[in-house]
Amino acid sequence: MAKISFREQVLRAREDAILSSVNRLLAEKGFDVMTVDEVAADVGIAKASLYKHFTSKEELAGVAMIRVLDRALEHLRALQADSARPAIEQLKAVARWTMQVQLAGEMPSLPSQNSSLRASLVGNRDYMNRLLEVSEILGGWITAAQRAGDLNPALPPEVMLYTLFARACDPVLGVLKASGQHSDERIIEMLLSTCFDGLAGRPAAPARAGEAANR
Amino acid sequence: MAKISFREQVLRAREDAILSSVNRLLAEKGFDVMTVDEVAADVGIAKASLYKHFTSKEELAGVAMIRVLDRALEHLRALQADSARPAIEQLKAVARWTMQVQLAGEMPSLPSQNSSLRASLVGNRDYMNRLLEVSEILGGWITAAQRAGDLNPALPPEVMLYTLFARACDPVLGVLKASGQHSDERIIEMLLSTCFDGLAGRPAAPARAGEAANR
DNA sequence: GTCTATAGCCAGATAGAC
DNA sequence: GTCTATCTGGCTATAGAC
Repeated sequence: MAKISFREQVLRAREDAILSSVNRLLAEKGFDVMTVDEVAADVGIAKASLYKHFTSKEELAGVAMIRVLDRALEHLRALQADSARPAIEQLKAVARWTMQVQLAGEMPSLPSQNSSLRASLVGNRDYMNRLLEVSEILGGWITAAQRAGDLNPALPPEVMLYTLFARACDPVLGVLKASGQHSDERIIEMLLSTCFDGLAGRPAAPARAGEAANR
Repeated sequence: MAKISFREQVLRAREDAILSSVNRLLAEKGFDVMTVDEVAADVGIAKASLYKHFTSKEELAGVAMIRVLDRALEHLRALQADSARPAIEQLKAVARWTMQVQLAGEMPSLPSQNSSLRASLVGNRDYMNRLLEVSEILGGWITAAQRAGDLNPALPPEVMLYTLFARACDPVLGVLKASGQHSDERIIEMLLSTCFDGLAGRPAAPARAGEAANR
């Protein structure tokens, strides 16, 4: 029994290595450009071996996307534990975290409207359930922040939700990183500012001057 | 001579039809997913005929992208003619226009960092010159708006420039359009609001209440 | 479960008749 | 310049030995 458990551990470790490679390649090139040969080469195994673990390229990407959502949920639940923080701060913390993940090269880009990946994901219950769960947690914070006057009450919550998802994959991050002009922290603070306070940059609390815009 | 001119007109018309198809397909599926067969089928000619007009898929897309930039430049120059408008209004007008183009299904998505299209575009002088020209016009308005206090002076102008480019291809637009919950005009106004005033939605002029956020 | 080798398919690009 | 037919290469996925 111990031997089987050990073998299973090795198996898990290999699958985890595969998923890490897939995750990185999905972030770097996207599903359509990424090839299974690249994944195999990156992991250091033969392509045929990959297909013993996963039945298709779509499933491979799907499991990697699920793992990303699981990490997001883990982060969200850790934030939820600190229930004293105002909702707007929770949302900013989430946005900051997604940007950090993207700067680390581990945030897959949103599956474009027409990608073959999208069709397979919407039919993937494990994926959709997690996506729904993430959306519900964020949605709760969004409406709470609206009630508190920290988010624009004139905007439908879904619009804010979609915007937060989109900013997690914002190409501006990659361009700024590639320009090499700013530190990772500065990039994140600037994009957080444009996301929540806009290009106009009116600080969130009108009474106290210049806090959110230029830290 | 008249006959040659007529033939040239037909040629131009055909090439324009090709570019329109490419433009639409680039917006719909992106460069990597779009196939030359699709383009040929959409135009209604044989694939080999396409290659009499253009030497490669990359060139095909490049010429289509140049046409998009030419249209943008045309719009920008029309705006410049109205020099009385404050810079911030010029920028909002541009952003509104790019969103209209995107809703019309005619805005190609930004070539992703790794696409084979990107490499060919950076080596395309006709494309890069136009991109530079667009950037300079927008850059002038951005710094003017910063001096006028209408844009956050703490943000580098390039960050604003990249953000405006990214918002022209913002996937949030497509998602909202697909949801069918809002009119095109409402979608554009909401995204303009989140772009310039952020999710917090503090109006641009603190003294006059609720003007930009919820018109 | 790992490998090498290959099937099967579809893409971009070309040949050659008209 | 347009077409049909084809080449060439790269991709997903599988066969079959070990």
